[in-house]
Amino acid sequence: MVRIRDLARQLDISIGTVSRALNDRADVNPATRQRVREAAARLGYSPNQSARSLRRGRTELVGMIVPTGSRERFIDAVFQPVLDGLRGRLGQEGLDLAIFLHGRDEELFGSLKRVVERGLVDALVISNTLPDDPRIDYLVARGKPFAAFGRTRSVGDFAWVDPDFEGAVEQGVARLAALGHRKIGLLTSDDRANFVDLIRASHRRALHRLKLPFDARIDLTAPPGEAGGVEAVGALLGEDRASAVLVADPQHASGLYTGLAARGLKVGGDLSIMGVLPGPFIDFLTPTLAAFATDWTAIGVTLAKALIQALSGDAQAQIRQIVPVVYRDGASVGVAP
Amino acid sequence: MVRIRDLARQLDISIGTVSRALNDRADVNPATRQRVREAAARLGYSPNQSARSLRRGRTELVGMIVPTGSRERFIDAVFQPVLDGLRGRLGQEGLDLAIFLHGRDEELFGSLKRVVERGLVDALVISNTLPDDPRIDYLVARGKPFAAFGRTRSVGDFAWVDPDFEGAVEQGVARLAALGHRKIGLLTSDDRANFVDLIRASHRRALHRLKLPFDARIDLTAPPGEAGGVEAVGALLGEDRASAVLVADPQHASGLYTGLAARGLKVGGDLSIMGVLPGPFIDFLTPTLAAFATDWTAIGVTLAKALIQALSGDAQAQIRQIVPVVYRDGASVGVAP
DNA sequence: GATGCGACCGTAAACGTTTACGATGGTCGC
DNA sequence: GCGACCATCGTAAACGTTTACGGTCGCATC
Repeated sequence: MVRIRDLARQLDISIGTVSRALNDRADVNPATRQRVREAAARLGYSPNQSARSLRRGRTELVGMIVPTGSRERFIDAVFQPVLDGLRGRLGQEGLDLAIFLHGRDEELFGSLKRVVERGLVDALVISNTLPDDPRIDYLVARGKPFAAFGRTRSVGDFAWVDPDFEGAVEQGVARLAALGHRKIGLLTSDDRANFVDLIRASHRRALHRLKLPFDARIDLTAPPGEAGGVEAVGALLGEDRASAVLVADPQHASGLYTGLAARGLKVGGDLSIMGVLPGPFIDFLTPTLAAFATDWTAIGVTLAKALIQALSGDAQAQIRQIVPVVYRDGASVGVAP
Repeated sequence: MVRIRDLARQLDISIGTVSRALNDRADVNPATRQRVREAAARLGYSPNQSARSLRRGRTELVGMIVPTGSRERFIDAVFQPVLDGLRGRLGQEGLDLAIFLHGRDEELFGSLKRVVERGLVDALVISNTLPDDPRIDYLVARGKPFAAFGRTRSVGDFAWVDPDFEGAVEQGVARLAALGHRKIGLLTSDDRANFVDLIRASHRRALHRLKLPFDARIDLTAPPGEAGGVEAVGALLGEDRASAVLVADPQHASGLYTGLAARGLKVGGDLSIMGVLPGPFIDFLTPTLAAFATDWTAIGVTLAKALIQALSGDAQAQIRQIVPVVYRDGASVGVAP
């Protein structure tokens, strides 16, 4: 490992000057700066991050803690482009994005506290926000800069970005109603996430506005994963059954497909299915799933902007953005039978 | 931020003792240790990672650099369980796993060098190994501990883990041959990755062993992604056409499905399709894709073990493991027409 | 009671940077 | 020829830990 001291000795110059030269500070001779740059490149020197962080009090690292596990696949669905947008924008600012994984066994909150307290990162992105999220309270109390991918009930003084779930649900219900559907169900996963609450409330509101019937039997909940979707078919096909259903979890849609097929029923005919959230594999469903899409990359970029703002101390104009969704038609919806 | 100094002052004790107490060193009074522990918990103290790393010369962090981008989806397919196994085993050793993303625009090698030279991590996992991989030469030359997910042509002195691609291809060819197929094609993506070479060589070898005809027209290559699969249908259905095809890229399989459907042909009837690598979304294909599976989590665990060995300086018994694959039948293969 | 020993703790150096501050030398204006 | 000023650089402190080393104290041993 080549240190700044080696570089200084090699050039017969003080380490202070070397440091200033490499950090583009003003009071250093252009010729010297050039020599230092060349020597650094030649010897393959880069400053030790630990030492630099210790001295400067910042790590130039933005952290994100994502759940993992063989079953959890959340990172595929939407995270990939979000992360890409985030990374790209942060990179422009000289910040790196580090992702820390945490297993289902450990508690998410503990991992987060550890990362924060050890000073591993300058700022954080949190996702899968809960209606009342202890992480947010903690970060706010500690004054640690962060941005949330998802809203919470308690709207504190922090930046967040979230897709327009309400708009998607309302538009979805309206579209289905226009096709003649009157019993429009909703299938959500029994997740504590905030967006599930949002979707359920929007569903109820949309039905009410269109004077469509609502009862608890069409506001369905199932465990996450494809199995949950299969299981939900029974409930959907009870008496006085729904003719259309909005699905929050993309994997549920797949389950519904198989569940219906097992009973010899037709997707888009016997039951219209519309996705609220897009997943990557919905492209592989036949018939194609009608669903809403949004610009995940832009969400990542916005999150990055919020973080940069927070890190520069610009707390006056917190970014709080609801990102629009657009409808993508598919053969999984049809006119009411 | 509460520092060790605050803790020492609070307890009226020297910082050296506090540090020893928290690091479970021998020469500290059990009663004192207890007091320190309690005070640390009460004040929410954890040692600053930068300072500790600087002093100790290690960061307790294992890094992995994965490509990202809106199109790249490699992280879904197999990475998730691998990462999970890796993280779990590393955690037992007190090591954290940090994932750094790098865009397609930047060069992977540069990102890696930056991470290594800045001393961000103690060890690395590299994946998507190329036949001749500059990263490996670099890491070996620098003496930086690492483990590779994937083999390379130049078998240097480093640990690696890789699924048994050869076994999968040979078994796949044999199974297809047993169903009466004589023209058994192969579709790979035009990727420079090492496993593509392995698969292509195995394919040729397996055909030769079974005295089945081989020519360049059934050793097909297409750009990655579903579109590549669609595109490949034309080549597969030329004169003297193949009746079965092995597919290395799971997304290609999906493309073949749609390509065949567009021509009114039947998967498993007109063309048998067998996957070499599993992808997460192959569950959503109909008919179900016959493919090989392997224990990705175990691969992650093995990688972790290799790293732990490397970090402890145990270089005598490098882990080099080919992980077996098992066949999962599916309706995408049938008897030869 | 001197000696030795072990348990426990304090002191201070070190890790590699950054940066405030002061020193040096040269140039310019008068 | 002298003071002022500027450009450039060196010096040294500081960031928060860990840890080698030595010191103190109490106790047992002779």
